[in-house]
Amino acid sequence: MERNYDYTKIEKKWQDIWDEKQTFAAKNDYTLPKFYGLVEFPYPSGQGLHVGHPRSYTAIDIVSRKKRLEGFNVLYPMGWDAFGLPTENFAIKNHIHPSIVTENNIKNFKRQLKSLGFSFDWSREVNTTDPSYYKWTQWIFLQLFKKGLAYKSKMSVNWCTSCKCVLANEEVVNGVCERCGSEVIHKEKSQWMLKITDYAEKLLEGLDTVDFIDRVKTQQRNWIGRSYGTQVTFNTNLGDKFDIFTTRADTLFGATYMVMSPEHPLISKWADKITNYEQVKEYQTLAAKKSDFERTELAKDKTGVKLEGVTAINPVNNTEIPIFISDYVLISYGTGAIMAVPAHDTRDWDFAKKFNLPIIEVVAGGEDVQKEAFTDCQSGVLVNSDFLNGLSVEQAKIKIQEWLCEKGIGTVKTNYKLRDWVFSRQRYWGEPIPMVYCEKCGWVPIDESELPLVLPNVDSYEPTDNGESPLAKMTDWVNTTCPHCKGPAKRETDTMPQWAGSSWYFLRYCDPHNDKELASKEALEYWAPVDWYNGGMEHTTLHLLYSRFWHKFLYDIGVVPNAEPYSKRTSHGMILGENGEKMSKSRGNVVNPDEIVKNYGADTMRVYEMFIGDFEKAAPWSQASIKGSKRFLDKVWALFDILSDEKGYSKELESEIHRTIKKVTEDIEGLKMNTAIAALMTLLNSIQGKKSITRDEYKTFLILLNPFAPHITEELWEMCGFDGMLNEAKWPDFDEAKCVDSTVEIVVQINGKIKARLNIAADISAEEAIALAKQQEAVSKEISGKNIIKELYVPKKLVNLVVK
RNA sequence: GCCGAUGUGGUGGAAUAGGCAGACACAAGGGACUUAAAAUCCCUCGGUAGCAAUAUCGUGCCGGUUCAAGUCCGGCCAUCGGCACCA
Repeated sequence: MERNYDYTKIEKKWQDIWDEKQTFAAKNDYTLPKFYGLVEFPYPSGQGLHVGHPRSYTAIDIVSRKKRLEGFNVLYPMGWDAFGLPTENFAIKNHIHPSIVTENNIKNFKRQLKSLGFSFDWSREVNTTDPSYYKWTQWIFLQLFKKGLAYKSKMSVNWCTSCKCVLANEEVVNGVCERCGSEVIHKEKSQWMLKITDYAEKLLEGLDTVDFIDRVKTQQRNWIGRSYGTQVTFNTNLGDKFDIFTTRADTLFGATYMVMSPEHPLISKWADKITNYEQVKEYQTLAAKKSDFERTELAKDKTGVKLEGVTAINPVNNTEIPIFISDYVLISYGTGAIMAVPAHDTRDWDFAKKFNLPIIEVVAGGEDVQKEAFTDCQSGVLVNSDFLNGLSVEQAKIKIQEWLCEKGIGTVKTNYKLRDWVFSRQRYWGEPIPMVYCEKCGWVPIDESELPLVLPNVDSYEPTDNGESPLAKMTDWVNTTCPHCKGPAKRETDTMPQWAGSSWYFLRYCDPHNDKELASKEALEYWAPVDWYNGGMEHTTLHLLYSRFWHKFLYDIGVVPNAEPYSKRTSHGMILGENGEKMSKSRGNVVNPDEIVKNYGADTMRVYEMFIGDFEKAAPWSQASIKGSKRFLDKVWALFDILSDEKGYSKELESEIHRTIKKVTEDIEGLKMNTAIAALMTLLNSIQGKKSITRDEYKTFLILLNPFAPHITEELWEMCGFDGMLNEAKWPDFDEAKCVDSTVEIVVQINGKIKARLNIAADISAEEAIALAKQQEAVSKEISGKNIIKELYVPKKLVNLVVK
């Protein structure tokens, strides 16, 4: 027999068989126990598959293959998140319709995925750009609109200067566009918004009910940013009242000035009362011009203007205090105005120092507040605060809140950092928003029977400089009749963001060909929720949050049976280039999966990517290390040469086999693929040492390895003449009692230092073990004439004698 | 600044109800086979001292708890990721 197996031939052979037999199609038998494994469907880019994709896909493929062998009805689907800018930009450059570009890219991706032997159910493939799919994306939008959760609003939005398109807050990273890295500026635009803020509390609470890795939960919690505080009403010398939000109502006596955001509506109302209004207006203009980038870069230096002629009255002591405007107060958070307590807030302290404002200590316990703000709320006692004096911060918060509520000038309030989701994009390649504007009736949804509202063909996909979608030029399409009054009306020309289609795709997989509903009730009740979802950390506050929001909404309107879409969420680390840097064309460190499949085979690629390191951590690619995985599979292949006719497990291997079954079974569930493979390698080394393998030993080994290396194991299974196909076999059981050897080696320590090794029966008593240990020559020598203070026996591990 | 994570050989990484640090690999060195190379097989492989048995140090740094600390506690340092004037 050949030493090295012909992976190219074997892999093709089994991929064809799986395809032909529909081996991995999920069954519609809803009486079976189910497992729904999910990975993020890719954006089919022109570059093809990245070696990072298979890391996630292989891991859940392994879990799915194991679950099938354990008797589960498994749904492991794949599809295409195909709307998006790169395709559109490619189409513009090369004058090809985006749908054709998409089709070609999908073809290439599909070929690559198939070449890696993933057990996807291809009969359930979905494509977000298919009208029969986005019909339901549009349908969900209409339901959101009907429930008042989609609204159009003119507001200042993030605008990417290069994409010529608005961005959601989640898409702005460090003041630049998440996708292209270009500058993001603010622009007043009328945009469709989704009220994700209505779900802030539910999105937070839901996190307590799901099994997501902690860093995902923490990041979502931080992003939603809940804080409990008090809303307090301040009066002014003009009699106009305004509200502020504070989490430190206990420091109210220390408020020495107020700050409003430059965009605060009261400022224009006070135009003729403010004596330095020109100066104020100038500051407002300046603040508006700043990009996000400048705002964050210049964050340290506080600027502002005092409103001359208007003062606020502190309700606790009726003191008149000045009002400033400054861009360190944001209009979009809280009430857009704050009370400033420089003694106990660093930002207020900086501002007070710059403008020479009084700093009054109201919480004692820190250093001199003239030198530094004292912000600790754990220690410290209230001073200079009348009826709050002597209380702790926590006590004072409660007391002042009661006092304010009683006077009717304060309420308990919860605020969130989360903002509503800007949902329109001024681009072509996205789902049309199914809304019509009528002069008489306002925004009117199109009738559900008219869905899908198909994206029309246009001559040019170029984004326009005036900030309109390319669809705006299609007057035939734009001009329509109002569904309500039948009068003339215009269609919405913006499209949905890339995140729309992916916000519910996992539901479609349950029933992908249904043209009556997004998925049938029965299908959803059986398959939902997703049992295990693996994906990238970069989607934590984007796709993962958005899809939870949509799902919760669909739950509220009775479309889906569960409040949370995913039971379990894990995340893989990135695969870096050989030099430890992120893989990118410009760094020239990109590895093409096709090359690896060609030179080493899909099974080696799969094993290598799982063996590369801790699944959750980033790991650099190593061309040299792949050889180790290839060698391992070559050795597994070579075991066939030493296959005996014997059945059962041999005596010398029995306990090791049981241990390996246990280890692999548990490690797969814990995503510790690297140690599962290491355990298989160790077992292989033991088998090689024995120079023969029984049929049952080989059988068990092949089943355990099958999820990792499905092709070679199927081939060997067939060569051995085992029953049926390996993918129909049963996952082996292990016997806990057989996992331990009857004798074990323990170490004997004296004062914690190893002095001897000893083979003893595993179930020996402590007394016997210690007695045996003392008989060891190296030990008796050490303890003779000394006092034994303490004797310890840790079963199956060690004996430690403490002597003096 | 806040939140989270990480720090172990030449490299990727194992090992936490505290119990033999370095599993499993890669690379490197030596040997076998070969005309030769590749492949394969065998041996060595944390530092220092020693021919060796062995001794001694060693899991970012400093301290503590313990018979015993990579693991627990306190205090630092460094790196990475997220958020960032959120009141």
